Amino acid sequence: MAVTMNDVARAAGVSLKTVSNVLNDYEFIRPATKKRVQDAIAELGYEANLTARSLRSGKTRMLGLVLSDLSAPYYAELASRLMKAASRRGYRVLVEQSDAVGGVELNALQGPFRQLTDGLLFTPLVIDADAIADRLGRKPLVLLGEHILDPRLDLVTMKNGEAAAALTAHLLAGGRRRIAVIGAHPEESVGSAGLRLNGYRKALEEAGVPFNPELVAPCEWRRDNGAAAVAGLMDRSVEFDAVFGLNDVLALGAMHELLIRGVRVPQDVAVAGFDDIDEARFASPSLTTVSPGMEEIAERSIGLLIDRIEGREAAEQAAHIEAGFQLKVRESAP
Amino acid sequence: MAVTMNDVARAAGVSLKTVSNVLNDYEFIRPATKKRVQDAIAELGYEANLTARSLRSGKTRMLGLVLSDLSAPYYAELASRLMKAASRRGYRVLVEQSDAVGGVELNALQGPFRQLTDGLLFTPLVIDADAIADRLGRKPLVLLGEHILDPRLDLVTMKNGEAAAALTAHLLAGGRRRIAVIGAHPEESVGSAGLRLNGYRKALEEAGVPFNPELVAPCEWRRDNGAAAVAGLMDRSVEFDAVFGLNDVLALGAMHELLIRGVRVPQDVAVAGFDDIDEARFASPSLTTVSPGMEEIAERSIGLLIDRIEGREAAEQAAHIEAGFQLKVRESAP
DNA sequence: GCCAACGTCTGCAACGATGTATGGCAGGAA
DNA sequence: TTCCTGCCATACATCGTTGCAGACGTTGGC
Repeated sequence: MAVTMNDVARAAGVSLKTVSNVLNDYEFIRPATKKRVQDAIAELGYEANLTARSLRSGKTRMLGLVLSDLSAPYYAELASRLMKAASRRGYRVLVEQSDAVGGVELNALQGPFRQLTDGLLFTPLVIDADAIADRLGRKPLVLLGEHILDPRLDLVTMKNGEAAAALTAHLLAGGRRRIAVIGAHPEESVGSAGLRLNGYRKALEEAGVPFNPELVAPCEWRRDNGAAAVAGLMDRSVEFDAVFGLNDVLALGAMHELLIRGVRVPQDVAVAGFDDIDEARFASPSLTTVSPGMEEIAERSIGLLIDRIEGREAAEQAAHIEAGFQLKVRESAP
Repeated sequence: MAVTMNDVARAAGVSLKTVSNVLNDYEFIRPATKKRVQDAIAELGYEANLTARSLRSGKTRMLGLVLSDLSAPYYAELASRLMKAASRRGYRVLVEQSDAVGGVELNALQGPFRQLTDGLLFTPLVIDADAIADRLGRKPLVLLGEHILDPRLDLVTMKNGEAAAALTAHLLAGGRRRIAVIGAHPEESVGSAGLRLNGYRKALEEAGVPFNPELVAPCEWRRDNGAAAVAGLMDRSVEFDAVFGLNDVLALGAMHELLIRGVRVPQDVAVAGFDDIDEARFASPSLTTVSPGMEEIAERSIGLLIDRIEGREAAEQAAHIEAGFQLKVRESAP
C-alpha cells in the first residue's frame, strides 16, 4: 500500500510524531534529525494522506465556490482566476453549480459541500441575507459580486450602479435618448440586475431624460434571451436607439438579432454590455462594455476568505470591498 | 460540536455500528430498529462526516478533471456538463487547470490531486501516453477529447479527423479553393490540432486540391491568436478565400480581424470553426462549425469513469469511445 | 550542587467513520 | 432436548494523521 508516516519514522529511526513535526515545520528540531526525516521521505516517496490530515485537523484546504452556471463566460473566467489565486496560496477550489435554484444554494451553505471546504465564496442568486446569516455556522463565507449588503456578511463586489450609470451616461453623451435595457429582474430581491438598472435610471435622471418602462425588457441572463428581447421590442414596434444589455452575453445576443434584422450597429442602434468578457473585444462590431475589475475581485475575495480561515482577519466586522471599474468604449457604441 | 454517529447511536439506543449499517443500507435490520435510528438522525440533524468516511473507505466520491484553462469556452461548457452528469450519479468534480504545462499535468496524475479523487478525467496537452501509463496507479483514468490512442488507456473523444474533413469538404463544395488553416501545432506530438489538420488535408486530397503549407498558420488556441494569424497572412499577401479555425475561438478571432480589415464574410472569405460553443450561434455573422457531441462525451466519459471506479466495467480492455459529430452550417460559410 | 529553563523528541489519545468477527436469539429439524 | 440455521446487533480494530502532555538530557544561574 501507500507509504505512511510510520514507514518514514521507522526508516529515519525517529518517532511518528517527529515526522509529523518535520512536515508541519515545528520549530524545535535538530537540523540533523530534520535531514534524516527528509531523506527518508524522499527515499520512500512518502506523500501525506490528505484525508487523514483533514480528519484530524478539521481543515481541508479547499474553498467552495457557488455560482449558478460555470458555462456562463463571466463565471468561467471568474472561476479560472479564483482557482489560480487560491492555488498560489495553497488552496484548491471546489465548484458547485446552483442553476439559480434556491434549494441548491441552501444545500451548499449547510450540506456536505460545506463540510468539504474550509470556506465559501458564494454568489447568491435566489436566497437572501437572512437565509445566509442563519446558516453561517463557524466557517467563513464571502459573498461575491452581488448586491446583498448586510452588516453580518463579508462581501466583495463591483460598482454595479456606478458603472451602469457611467455606461448609460456614455450612451447619452453619444446622443442616444431611447435606451432599451435588457435583462431586468423585476421579481428578484437580490442580484446585480436591480443595481445596474438603478444606475441606468440615475444616469437618465441626471441627464433629464424621462424613464420609459416600455424600454425595459425583463429576462434571464442568457444569449438567446438577449436576442429574443430585442425581437420582442421590435415586434411590438418599440422605438429605441441604443440597447444596454445588463451583461455581455445579453448584449451580444441582442446585437446578433439587430444585425440579422438589418439594423446597423452602431449607426442605427448602439449596443453596450457589462462584464467585459473575453469575447466582447472580438465581437463584430466589438462590444462597448464595463470592465468590473474581475482580477481585483478574484484576488481580494480569495485573500479575504483565506485570511478569515486562517484567523488573520479580525472577525468582528464584516468587510465590504468594491472593485474599481473601467468603461471600455468600443465599436458598438463609440 | 457536530453530531456524530455516536450521538445518534446513544439517542437511538443502539450501537455505533448499527447506525453505520442503517446508513449503508445493510440488509438485516429490523424495521423498528431502522426507524429508531432514522428518527434519531432526523432529530439530531446528523450528517455523515465525509472526511472520516473517506479515510476509512478510501473513497472520496470526487472525480478529478484536468484541463488547460477553464476560461476557454469549450472547456467551460464541457466542465459544466461533466459536473452535472457526475452530480446525477452522486459524485463531485474537482477541476485542476494545467495551463498546458507538463509539470502540472504530471502532478495531477500522481500528486495530492490524485489522492483527493477516485478517478480522473484527463485532457493531456503536453505529456504523452507513456508518461500517463507509467503513472496510472490503481485509480481509473479516462482520457478526454484528445488524440492519444493507446491500448492501455480509456479514451472518450470526438471524430476530430472525420469532422474536420466534412467541414473542409463543405467549404470546398462552396467553391473555396484556398482554405487557410489557423491553429496548427506543428511541434505537438499529442492533441486535436494534428488530427483536425489531417482531416483537412484528406478532404483536400479527395477533392484534388493541392495542399499549400503557406496557408497553414500555427498558433495557440486563443482568440487573439486567431486574429493575429489572419493579420499575418494578409500582411504577407497570402491569398485565401476561406479560413478554417481549428477551434471556434480561433475562427471568431479570425473573423473579427477580417471584418475590421473590410473583408466581407462570407462573400470574400468564408469562415468556419470547430466546437460549436454557445457563442458560435450568436456571432455576427453566425459561425459555421462542427458540433462534436459534447453532451455525449460528457455523459459517456462520466459513465465510463464511474463504472470503472465502482468495478462494474471489466478492466481487461481499454474502452475507446468516439462521439458522433454534426456539421452546423451557418452564415459565415453557407 | 541543585533546580529551573530550555530544546528536542516521544507516546498516547483522539478525529469519525467502516470491516471483520462474533454473540445472542428465535424457530425448525433431528 | 439438542443442534443448526438465519436474522439482527455488537465489540474491537483500523484508516493515517495531529494535539497534548510529558520525558529526557543539557545548560545556566545562583
